[in-house]
Amino acid sequence: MRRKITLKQIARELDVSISTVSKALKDSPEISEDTKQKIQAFAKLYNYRPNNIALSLKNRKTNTIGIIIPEIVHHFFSKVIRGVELVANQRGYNVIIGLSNESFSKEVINMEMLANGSIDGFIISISKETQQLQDYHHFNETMNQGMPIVMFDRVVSDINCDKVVVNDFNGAKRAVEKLIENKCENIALITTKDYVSVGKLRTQGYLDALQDHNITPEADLILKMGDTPDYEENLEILESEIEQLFKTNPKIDGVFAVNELYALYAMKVARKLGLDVPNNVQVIGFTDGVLSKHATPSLTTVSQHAQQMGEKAAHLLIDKLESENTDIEEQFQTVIITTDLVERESTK
Amino acid sequence: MRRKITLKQIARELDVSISTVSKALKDSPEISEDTKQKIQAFAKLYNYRPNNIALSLKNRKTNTIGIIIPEIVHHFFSKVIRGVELVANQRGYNVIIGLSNESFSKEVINMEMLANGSIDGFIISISKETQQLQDYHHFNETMNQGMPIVMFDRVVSDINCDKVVVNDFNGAKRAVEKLIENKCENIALITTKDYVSVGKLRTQGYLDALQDHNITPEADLILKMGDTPDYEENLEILESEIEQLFKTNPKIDGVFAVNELYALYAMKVARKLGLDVPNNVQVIGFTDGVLSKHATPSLTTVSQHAQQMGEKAAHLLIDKLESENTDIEEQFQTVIITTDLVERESTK
DNA sequence: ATGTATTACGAAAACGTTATAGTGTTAAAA
DNA sequence: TTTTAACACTATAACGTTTTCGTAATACAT
Repeated sequence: MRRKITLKQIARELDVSISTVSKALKDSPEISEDTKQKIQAFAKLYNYRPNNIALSLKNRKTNTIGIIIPEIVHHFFSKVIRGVELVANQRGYNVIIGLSNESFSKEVINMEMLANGSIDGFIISISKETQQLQDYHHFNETMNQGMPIVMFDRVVSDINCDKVVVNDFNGAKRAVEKLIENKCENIALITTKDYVSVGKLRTQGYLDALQDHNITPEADLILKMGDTPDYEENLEILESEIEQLFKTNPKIDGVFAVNELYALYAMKVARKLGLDVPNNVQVIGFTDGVLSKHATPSLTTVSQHAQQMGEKAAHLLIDKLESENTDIEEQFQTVIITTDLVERESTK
Repeated sequence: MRRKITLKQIARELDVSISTVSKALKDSPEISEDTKQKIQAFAKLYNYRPNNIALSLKNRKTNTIGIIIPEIVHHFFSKVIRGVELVANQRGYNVIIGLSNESFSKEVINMEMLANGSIDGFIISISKETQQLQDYHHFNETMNQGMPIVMFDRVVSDINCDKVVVNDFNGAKRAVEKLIENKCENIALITTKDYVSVGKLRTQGYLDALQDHNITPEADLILKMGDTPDYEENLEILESEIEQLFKTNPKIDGVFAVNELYALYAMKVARKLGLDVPNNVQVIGFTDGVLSKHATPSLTTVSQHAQQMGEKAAHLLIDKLESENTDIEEQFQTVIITTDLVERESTK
């Protein structure tokens, strides 16, 4: 078990200076062909690779990007990571992950842990708790130190940085319009509390679609769920609330849900109540995950193109990292990824 | 936008030496109280944090572990990552991810990219292609350089390293026994080609359970699927093959599938053919993912405790990293995580 | 007055690189 | 013969730490 070989060791072994070895391995014209060949052969034999950490220190550049997300066991976020990793690798970067677990303090700690030189920049989707507390000092501090941030999906408008978002409003609106086109007359909405920015935007899309078609929204048809991590008891609450919704409003013939779990449970409840999807009730969800795809009937959803979001975020970040840092031109862009309505069996 | 402050800058500013600053910040008794207070106050004001990269270089220790997995958009793997990240963070480590995407070369490249000083050790689940090619040189080389590896789930028995595996054989056997207890007499198996180690082991568990109960396995009841990434066309093939299986064997009253997707499609097909789950056919899958949990009826599955696997793997690795490297005592352990049968609606 | 501790700091090396600026030798040009 | 240029290297600084060793200055004991 020999340690990795270094320039110094090669130099000592071949009785030349470290500089000579370094240059020889870079095929510098300063070094004679003979010496170069000797050194290169030796380096190859011992499988020399420059030490990344030393390079990072020297160049003040780690070629690593940090991604902070609320949760990894989540189809959407893991797809984003895949996109980030793909682009990062293509462009010679590594990806280091930090999970906030929807907690503000873990988000802060994780960022501090990485901001001390470990990475060149961040890609972030903020935690629910951060959204609630609206405490964004850690983002500002990070950026003040010259470390760029790209936010995606759950962004904060007060912070000036590059962003990649999905058009939640439009996506939701389009989905509801689809239900209207399909002759639904009483469309329920299953959404989250308003502090979740995306939930709020999707709710607005729902309302706007109704308004455009001169349908007056009914408060009764709108169900706002509290925080719903995927625990058994919460699922039961979810199910019973939806059941309540259906029972008090038997006229419901369409449901738009702001995520796929809600949509799935809407279908579950409908079936339980003897309603056929899509003949009696049509359902559309948000987020194109596995559940929607493999459900029976499969769910029509608004696809967010998570991987594409990740790719775009990575490109934005790396572009910024590699641009000649002319400081003054601090111009940030917000890229909007358009959603697609993926029609499946839960709509006609 | 000021860069992060360094010891040198503090030293220059306060007109002391770098060593003094360093010691003062470490509360060394060598430094007078006065000076310490002055320096600490200054450092706090400018939010000084030691540069991680410099520390890594000095200590030849990055406090970062690399995790290489075939795919991240996968419930099992993302849960493992969550476990790894949890433990790593607790113990002061960061996690950097590499995706092999089931490709041998990407696995090798990713490992090489990280092995050059970026990380202290690896946690790996090998790609399908690597399993097929049986080329393990990159593992050996990495370990020869003194970098420890912990393998999980898809391990290779020829390599001497710490491992965390699930008892695939027992888990499968237990599942099939459950079906037998529940009076199933013609139990079908939906599995993968044999080169996938876990598929093979689960198949053996199936066979062993039958044998124990004096049931002669019928080749007709065993369906071996080729590689099935989650693409539309493959799903169709999957569905039609399963349909074929049911049609040629109408006596089937139980199905054991080596993953949840197969199990889900078995239920789909059964319903399509007018069979009720669990009354006519009982189904058990492997891997406790979202699909099983939210399917209708929900799927009885063999839970692998993915997060626990990740946690254990991280502990094993970090223990090794932090043990006094007495080289000689190269003792490796294989931790076996026991599976649980999670009973849901797809069995009686 | 001399020797010895103690206090409070600073210098320097080391981790592994790369890049800049020398340096000695030889060959060609003046 | 002297100057200049080319060649083939080497020395050194720097990236930001930590740590070992060294050293002034003061205090104390002899």
